[in-house]
Amino acid sequence: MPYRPTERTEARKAAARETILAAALDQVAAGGYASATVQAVARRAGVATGTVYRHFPSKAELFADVFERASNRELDVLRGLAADRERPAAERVAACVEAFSRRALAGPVLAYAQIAEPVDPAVEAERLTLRRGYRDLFAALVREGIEAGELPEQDVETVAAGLVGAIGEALVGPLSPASPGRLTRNEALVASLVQFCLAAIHTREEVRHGRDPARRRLHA
Amino acid sequence: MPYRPTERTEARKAAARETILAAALDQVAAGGYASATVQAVARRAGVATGTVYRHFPSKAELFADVFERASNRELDVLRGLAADRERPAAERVAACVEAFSRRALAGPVLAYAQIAEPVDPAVEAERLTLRRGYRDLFAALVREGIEAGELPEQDVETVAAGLVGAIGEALVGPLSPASPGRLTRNEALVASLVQFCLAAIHTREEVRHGRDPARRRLHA
DNA sequence: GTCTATAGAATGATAGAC
DNA sequence: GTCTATCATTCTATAGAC
Repeated sequence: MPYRPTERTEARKAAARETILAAALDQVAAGGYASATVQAVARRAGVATGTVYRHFPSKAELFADVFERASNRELDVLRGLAADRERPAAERVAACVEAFSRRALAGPVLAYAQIAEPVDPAVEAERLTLRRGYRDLFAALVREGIEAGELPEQDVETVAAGLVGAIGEALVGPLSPASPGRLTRNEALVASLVQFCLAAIHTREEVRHGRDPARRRLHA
Repeated sequence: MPYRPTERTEARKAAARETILAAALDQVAAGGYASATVQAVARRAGVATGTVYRHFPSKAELFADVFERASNRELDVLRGLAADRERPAAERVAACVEAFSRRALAGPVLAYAQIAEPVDPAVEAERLTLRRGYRDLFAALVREGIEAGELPEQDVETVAAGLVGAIGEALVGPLSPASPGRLTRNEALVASLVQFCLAAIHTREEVRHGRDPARRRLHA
């Protein structure tokens, strides 16, 4: 009788994969991607180094999965906050920005790893994909706000991308391992960031104060 | 007589290095970092592949230099715009945002490569460093605006980081090679982005409402 | 005569085609 | 699964600078 995987062996295999994935995530949370060698992950998972490669085709794919898992966890939190259609959209935007920042500052090593740490290009590609998830979430929120008459008309996609970029970049400095006053003044930072984001989505008048950006038409 | 490098040979060497660096930048501008193999660079520079390694210790270092050069070029443009102390700070911020966006959209392949393309971690590290340059520039501008009484008090570092992040992320989508309606509506995008940034630095009312931000439309 | 820079091909690793 | 193409990097021989 030829070998056929049974339900039981499938479950075993899935469990082993899960163990490794969880161990890899722990490792990143403990020391960033730089610390996450396959050997360190294997040790943490209590398996042999070679075993990792039985469940993942390459280190890059393992950590792409790790990245995705960690990001989806955060995205789900925000989705929960964004779903409450009773609250005004801007309030939900503020809640999302606040929750994201606070959670990042509470787990700074993982947050830095996810947001800014230089990683393998394959993992980096995952970063690009997942950022679009955040963009879509904010875009939907802003759109709702406009439709409800709570927010002024605006370029939803650009604004959503702006919010995502602003949040990420504002956290990079404070989260950076090289940062001097790291993680002091967290509350002030969260407040500033929320303020920045709310200002950005609310006001639509200032353009007149600046130069009309369409004044100089350079090219097609 | 033992060999000693002379002025002439030094100049030759510097010229060769410069040729290779310029060729590498051209290559990135033509097809992004993905297209930039050592052989392609060598071909473009008119030298043998081995020669590249006489002038750069590794591919990563070569492209870290390429990255730095391309970024500094942009930064210098913005520095020029930011230096005009006659103009109000907000106007200079707008000019910087506008110039950066327009230039990016005019050279989308290089811009995408610089802003978002997944690259070797060594180059990625350069990206982190150079972003701080942009942050510092905007921080100085906003600070001037506050000191001149043109802008409200705000957390300068966070706001500057927010601007840099917002600009980058807002351009990623439109610049992406995978983007469907790529580079249509450039003018509208620039206008939206300038508006976003000006709104973000001007309004400082929402924070007092904390999590219950202004539901009234704009300030009177 | 001694050292360096160069071209061009070899090496070894890896990813994708088949 | 094997085969092939392509990449980064290294090696070797030669031309040319001092």
